Amino acid sequence: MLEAGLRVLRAKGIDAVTMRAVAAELDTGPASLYVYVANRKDLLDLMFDAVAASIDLGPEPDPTQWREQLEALAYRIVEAMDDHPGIARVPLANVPTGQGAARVADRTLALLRAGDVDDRSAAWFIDVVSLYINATAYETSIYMSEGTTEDNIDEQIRDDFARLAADEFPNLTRLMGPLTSGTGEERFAFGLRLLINGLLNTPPPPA
Amino acid sequence: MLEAGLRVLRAKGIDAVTMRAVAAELDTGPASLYVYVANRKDLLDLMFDAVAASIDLGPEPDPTQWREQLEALAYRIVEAMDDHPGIARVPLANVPTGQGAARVADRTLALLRAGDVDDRSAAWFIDVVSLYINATAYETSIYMSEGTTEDNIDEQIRDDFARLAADEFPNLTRLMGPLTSGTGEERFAFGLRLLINGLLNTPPPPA
DNA sequence: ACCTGAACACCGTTCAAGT
DNA sequence: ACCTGAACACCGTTCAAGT
Repeated sequence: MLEAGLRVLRAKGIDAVTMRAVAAELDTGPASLYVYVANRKDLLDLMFDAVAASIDLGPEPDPTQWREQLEALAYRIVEAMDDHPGIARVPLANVPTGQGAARVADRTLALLRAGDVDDRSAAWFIDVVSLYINATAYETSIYMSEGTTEDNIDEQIRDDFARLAADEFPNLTRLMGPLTSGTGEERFAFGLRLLINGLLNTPPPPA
Repeated sequence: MLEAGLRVLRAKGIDAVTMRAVAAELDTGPASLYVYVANRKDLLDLMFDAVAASIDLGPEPDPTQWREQLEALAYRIVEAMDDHPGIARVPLANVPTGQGAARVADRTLALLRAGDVDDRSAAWFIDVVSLYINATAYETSIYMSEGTTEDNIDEQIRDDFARLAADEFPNLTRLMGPLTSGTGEERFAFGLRLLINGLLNTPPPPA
C-alpha cells in the first residue's frame, strides 16, 4: 500500500496522492485503506519516512571532511525530495519521528559532532538546516508541478516587478540583476555555505 | 471581499478559507467570487499581500543599528503571519510579487545595504532568510491549529523517539536534552543570528 | 473478523439562466 | 452586462452491510 502511494507520488506529485487514487492503484475502494492507515495525513507521514529511509548516508563521518560530507548529504536529501514532488511539505507541517527520518537526523548530528560543533548548537542547527532544505525542496516541487522553468520564473518576476512603481522600490530596482541571477542549485549551495558558516561563527545558545 | 477572506483567515486559519466560506461571509454563493478573483490561489495571493502590506517597517535604516533593525523586522513579519494562521504557506509556494511583499523586500534590502553587505550576497540572502521566516511561521501555525503547546510537542517527540531503538540512533539519544530545549522564540532568534553571522562570514557568490 | 459499497458532508469551478 | 443557482466532478471519512 505504501508502494502504491509512492508510485502515485513519483508519477503525479503529492496533491494527486488521494485516498481514491491510491485505492485505485490497488484495485479497491478508498475505504479499504483505512484498515492500514488512520487517515491521509498518516499515509503521507509514512510515505515521507520511506523517502527518508531511501537516502544514501554516504561514508562514515570523517573529522577532516565533515563539512563536505554534510553538504553532500544535504544535496542527496534534496535530490530524494525532488524525485517525490511535494513530499517536502510533510516535514514542514510536523516534526518527522519515523525511523527513516531519525536515521538521517542521527547522521547529521554525527557529522556536526565530527566537526566538533557544540552539542546545543548542533541540536538547534539541525532544525534550521532542515527547515531550509525542506522549504527549498518544497518550492522546487511547486515550480516543477507548474512546468515552470527557471528562465520563466525570472522572466515573470521581472514582469511582475515592472508593473510596480520603480521609484517606490529603489532597492529592488537597483538589485534586479543579482535578484534574478544564478540557478536554483547555485542559490541553494550559497545558502548552505552561509548556514554552516553561521553555525561556525555563532556562540551556542545559552542554557 | 478581501476583508471577508481575511476575517475567515484570522478566525479559522487558511484551510477554512474556502470559496464557500468567504462567499457565506458576504451573503452570496461561491460563484460570485469569480467576478473578483480568478480562483482560490489568486484570492490567497491577494490575502498574503494584504498581510505583508500591514507589516510595520520600523524606523529608517540606520547604519549603526542595521542588524538590530533587521532582526526586529523579522520578528514583526513572523508576528503578522502568526495572526493569520497558515498564510505563510503562500510565499512558500510561489515568489510573492505584490506591492505589500515588495515593500517588505525593499526595506530588507535597504537594511542590508545600510550594513554594507555586497549586492549579490544581499540579493541571494533575502531568499534564504525569507524561506527561514516563512517556514518557521508555517510550522508555528500548524502547531497552533492542532492546539499543540510547546510542552506537548517536546513530550511527543520524546515519546515517539522512545519507540525507536536507542542504540540505533546514538547521537539523537545523547542529544535528546538539547534537541527539546528552548522555546520557539529562542530557537527562531538563534537561527536568525546564525543566518546573519553566516552572511557576514561568507564570500559573495561568484558572478 | 475482516473488508468494502454506498453514502455523507464537504470541496473548487463552470455555465446556463436569470435580472 | 452583470451576477448567481444549480450542477459537475471531485475530495476524505464513516458505517452498515456483506463475506
